[in-house]
Amino acid sequence: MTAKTKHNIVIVDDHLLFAGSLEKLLESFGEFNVLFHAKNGADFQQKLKLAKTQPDVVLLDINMPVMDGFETANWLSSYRKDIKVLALSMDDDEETILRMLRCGANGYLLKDIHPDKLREALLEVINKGYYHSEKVAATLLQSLNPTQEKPEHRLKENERIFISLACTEMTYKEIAEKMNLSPKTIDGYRHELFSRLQIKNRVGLVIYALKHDLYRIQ
Amino acid sequence: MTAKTKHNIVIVDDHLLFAGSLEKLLESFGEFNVLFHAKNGADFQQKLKLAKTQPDVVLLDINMPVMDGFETANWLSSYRKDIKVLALSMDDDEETILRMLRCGANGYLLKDIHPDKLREALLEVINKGYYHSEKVAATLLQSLNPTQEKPEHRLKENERIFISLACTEMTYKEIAEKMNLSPKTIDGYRHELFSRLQIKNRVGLVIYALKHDLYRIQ
DNA sequence: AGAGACAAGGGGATAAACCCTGTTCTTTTT
DNA sequence: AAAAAGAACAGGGTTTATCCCCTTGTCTCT
Repeated sequence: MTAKTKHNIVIVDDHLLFAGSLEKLLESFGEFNVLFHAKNGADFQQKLKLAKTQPDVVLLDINMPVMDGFETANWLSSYRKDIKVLALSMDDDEETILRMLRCGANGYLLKDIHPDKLREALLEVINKGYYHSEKVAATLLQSLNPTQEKPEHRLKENERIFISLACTEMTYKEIAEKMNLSPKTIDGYRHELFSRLQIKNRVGLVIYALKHDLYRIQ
Repeated sequence: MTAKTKHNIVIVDDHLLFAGSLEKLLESFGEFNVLFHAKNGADFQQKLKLAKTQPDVVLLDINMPVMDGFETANWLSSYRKDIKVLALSMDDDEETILRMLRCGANGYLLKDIHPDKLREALLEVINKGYYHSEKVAATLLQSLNPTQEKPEHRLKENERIFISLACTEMTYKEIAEKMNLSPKTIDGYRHELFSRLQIKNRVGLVIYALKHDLYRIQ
């Protein structure tokens, strides 16, 4: 197989070591060519616009700083529909998978799969346009693709700030002071978020924040 | 370089894709030989005992199910002091680094480093016995190596169970019911943990749990 | 017999959670 | 241009949960 007929891949992952290793793995398969790496969505946008050759598939990590996988997939699916997105993540929960597919990803791969599965997934995404693992039914993909992210989960800036502060040991009173708002306003934020996100208490809010990467441990 | 003179490496990581990719990267360096993979500490223990050839270095992931990197390093440092441990993690916080070094790791690598750094780190661990990155001073390593894990952070089984339940939306009363204990006993657990782990409230406990992988999102 | 752990209790202060009401604003409708 | 609707912010009051004292009984171990 000559370089011309090889499939062009781009890797977007903030872990350089993983990205570099993955490139070696892809090379070892013999039928893929890695065009470039990017360390987040914003970096990818820049490099893609400057690139002479366009990729066939983007291997996209979900958890990244600056611009995460969800945003990046959302952007790419409106920017160039022909470039396929294969999401890479350690999360196997339905919510994350669905969210990624809603953002326009053509496939979803867990990082704990066997390397051979990656080759299989890449070829299937290139040939069929999507990859359905055991976990993700193709029908599910069809029905959810048009709809974008849940509107009730769209957060305002102050809500994001409040949520991340709620993930600390601060009391609501202290959070109110920090945000220069009345404790009663914070009480309103809390109540509003509890009902919108369907959670029952502050622990639920912390878990939600961590699930959706609104707060990061350490 | 013949196979005999190559350095033997073992990769312990629950992400098969990463482990497999990493192997290709190590092979591409030409001076390393990957003996086997393990998907967690327990798996590693088994395979190590059965292995004909002993590794020079173990590349050890920290976040793993069943038996994590801390436990594994702790075990290996008492089982075979001559096998070097190079910890691999995405966490760059001091607490995690120090904890890992206290558990007997000979070096600590972040997953977002450049692949060439891995080669450098491996060779240094093999030749010098340790690897000091920019973040970890060699002196720090020296002073902390003999001491094992903080005894006050060693948790009893019921404490672990309580902590993971405290990461849900359950009230303490509900947790007490689930554990077949009086709410007052739970109150005792809570108070004891707050002072031992130096945290102020339930959110602090949730954050601690997530930091130390006592509870996993999703 | 005393030390140390574990489980459980009483009582009380503070924080969290849930009501419902009211004031400014801006935006939308008529 | 006036009226209606919808936000963001803030208040009063109440219940429940959390958090923090300090004390007691019951085991086990040495």
